Amino acid sequence: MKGIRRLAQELDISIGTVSRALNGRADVSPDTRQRVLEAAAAMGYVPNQAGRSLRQGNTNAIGFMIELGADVNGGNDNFFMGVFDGVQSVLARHHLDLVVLPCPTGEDPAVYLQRMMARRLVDGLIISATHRKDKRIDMLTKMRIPFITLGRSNTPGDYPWIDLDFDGAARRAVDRLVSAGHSRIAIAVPSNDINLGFVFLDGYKSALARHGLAFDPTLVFRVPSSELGGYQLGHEILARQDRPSAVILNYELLALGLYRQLGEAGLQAGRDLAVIGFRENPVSRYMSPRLTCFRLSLTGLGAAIGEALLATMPAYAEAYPLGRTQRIWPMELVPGESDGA
Amino acid sequence: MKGIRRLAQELDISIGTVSRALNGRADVSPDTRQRVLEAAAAMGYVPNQAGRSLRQGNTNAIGFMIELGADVNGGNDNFFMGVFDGVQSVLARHHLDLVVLPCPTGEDPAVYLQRMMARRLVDGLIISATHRKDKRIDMLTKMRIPFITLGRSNTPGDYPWIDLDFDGAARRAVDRLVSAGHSRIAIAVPSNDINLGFVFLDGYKSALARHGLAFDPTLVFRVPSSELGGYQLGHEILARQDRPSAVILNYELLALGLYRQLGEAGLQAGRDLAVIGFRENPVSRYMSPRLTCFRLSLTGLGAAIGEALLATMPAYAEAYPLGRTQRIWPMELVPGESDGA
DNA sequence: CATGTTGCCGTAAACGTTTACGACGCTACA
DNA sequence: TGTAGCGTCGTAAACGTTTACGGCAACATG
Repeated sequence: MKGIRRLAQELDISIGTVSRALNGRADVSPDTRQRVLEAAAAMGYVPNQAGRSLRQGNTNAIGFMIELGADVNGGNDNFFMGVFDGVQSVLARHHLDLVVLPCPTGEDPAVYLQRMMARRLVDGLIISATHRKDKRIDMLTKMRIPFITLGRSNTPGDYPWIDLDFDGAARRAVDRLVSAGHSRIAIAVPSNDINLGFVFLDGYKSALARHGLAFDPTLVFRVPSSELGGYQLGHEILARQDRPSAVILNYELLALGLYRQLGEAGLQAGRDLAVIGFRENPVSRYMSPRLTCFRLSLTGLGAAIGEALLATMPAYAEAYPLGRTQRIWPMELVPGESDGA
Repeated sequence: MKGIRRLAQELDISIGTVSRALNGRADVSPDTRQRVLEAAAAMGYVPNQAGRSLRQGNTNAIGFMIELGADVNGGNDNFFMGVFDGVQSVLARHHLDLVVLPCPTGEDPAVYLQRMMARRLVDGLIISATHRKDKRIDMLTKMRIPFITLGRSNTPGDYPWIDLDFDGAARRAVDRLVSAGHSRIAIAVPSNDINLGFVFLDGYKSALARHGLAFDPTLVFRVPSSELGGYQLGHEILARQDRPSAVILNYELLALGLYRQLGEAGLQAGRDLAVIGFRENPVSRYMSPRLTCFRLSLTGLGAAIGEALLATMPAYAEAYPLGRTQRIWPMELVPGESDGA
């Protein structure tokens, strides 16, 4: 005899009453509820999730899908660790667990997602590293699975998302460089189809326009979001006759490779080339020269994601009355020495 | 009508036969098996995991527990991403899924683990960032849950683990520095109770002894495994009268803070202080000067972990006849300029 | 006193699988 | 011909929950 049945036998009451007592239902006397809870604690009883899932059709878990080979910030740094913390702080309020689903390098994220959803492992989903026209968004809306994306896509339709302020950051970086006297400002964007690169580029373009500067397509450098990508970026910049005097990076660790390439040519960031990176992380804070970049609250972002997801789930929506969210997460510029200011 | 029942009705056979056909059992004719498989594919049928789990008592999933606030390598870099890939490559052979369980910062890992196991979310478990006398090891052996730890602990008893070659790395670092003429060699170890620090320190001590050098406890610096920790380390080293001429780091990103501290004093790693770090990662490869450190195959490690775990699970053990494993994962020294050689 | 209401509890069905068991038809062999 | 064996399949129980439903006693209300 196991599970709730044993508990019921021990207390000499029916399993239905035990279940109701444990689930906080109204039609059970305070006295028996007390006894049930004590006995459950004493015997170390915890409900079997499989039985519960089968009956209720849900799992009390939320999934967070990441791409291991996505070549975007997060693959290489502490980004997700902070976000996970924030998400869990919200989920814990509802006794929901967070499980992280790592899509293997080389596997199609949409296929992986399909497999995971078929398993009915989670009730809702957070997906990150959104691509252009991300197929997963259509899949999830079609399957009517509650979800939110960390990162916009350019998929038409109204789906919930939260995204970092890529366009704002690009705009403010241009503003800062222009007011420091720069007029030839390059930009690095990812070489794959991650959507953030396009947002970043748009912010850059519109900022140039506002300053009356012409957009020069040859100043857009598409490189992998990695240290090696930064090294390649430096090579390409240095090889140019009409060298730009400043560059904006979509990914902070590009700066490492860039610094090295500059160093090998006897040059230095901040003095010979103004550099502004995207996101502050412990590494970008300790590079020399310190990278001028943008700071955000990772746990705050995670909490916002969690709340926005729950808002789309009928069972929890009443606590989060905002409904579906499309939200840009603010970032704060933290000055370093890399932009020469 | 849903699930297997619908499939059976469609084909006008019993649900038992459908289930046997799908699960590759012998007592079903090749003809009907063919029909069932085709119909399942056509209708997009996938078995409900809750029903299956309830009946079979397992989940077909493996958990990988990480600690978000563990302040150890992995919290800050690409370490786990590579390992996840390796683990999944093995699990995929058995139609097992990997779910990552992130223990929130500040929560007791043992309590978190207890909660997760009670949910019966996974059949087996990989735990990382093992502490001294890690309580989770006793818990899991007592609960008879198959597991393996990434990292030794000093818990007595025979449990399966795989660990990086911390002692070997410390030993070889000392060897290298001694043969370059250093005799006052400092070491940085974590300030918390992560077990790897003790293994690292032991390797360092025994290597000193083999070279006939006295162990000086004041040359052991306990600092957090972070960039800031490296900065503090640099401060402490520079403040000493009898300054060591070399230092070995248990965590590669300590070098960033250390470099900065040295730079602020007009000094440089490799010239004024020999530095050897622990693990190669993209960041340590692009620091200036490049860090002399130790390289390992992350996916290879992950695959070894996956195989070692499956070897402990009765349902899969026959494919992995080695049984329980206690294994040290080899690392290769990659020379940089930071040690002045 | 008759009737309705309320509080509490037991009964049993249902969720979607897997699998032990038995049944059936056929072949093979004594 | 009788029977044993084999290949194939259907039946039904079981996994551990939740919950709709009804029942029973106690109490209130007319």
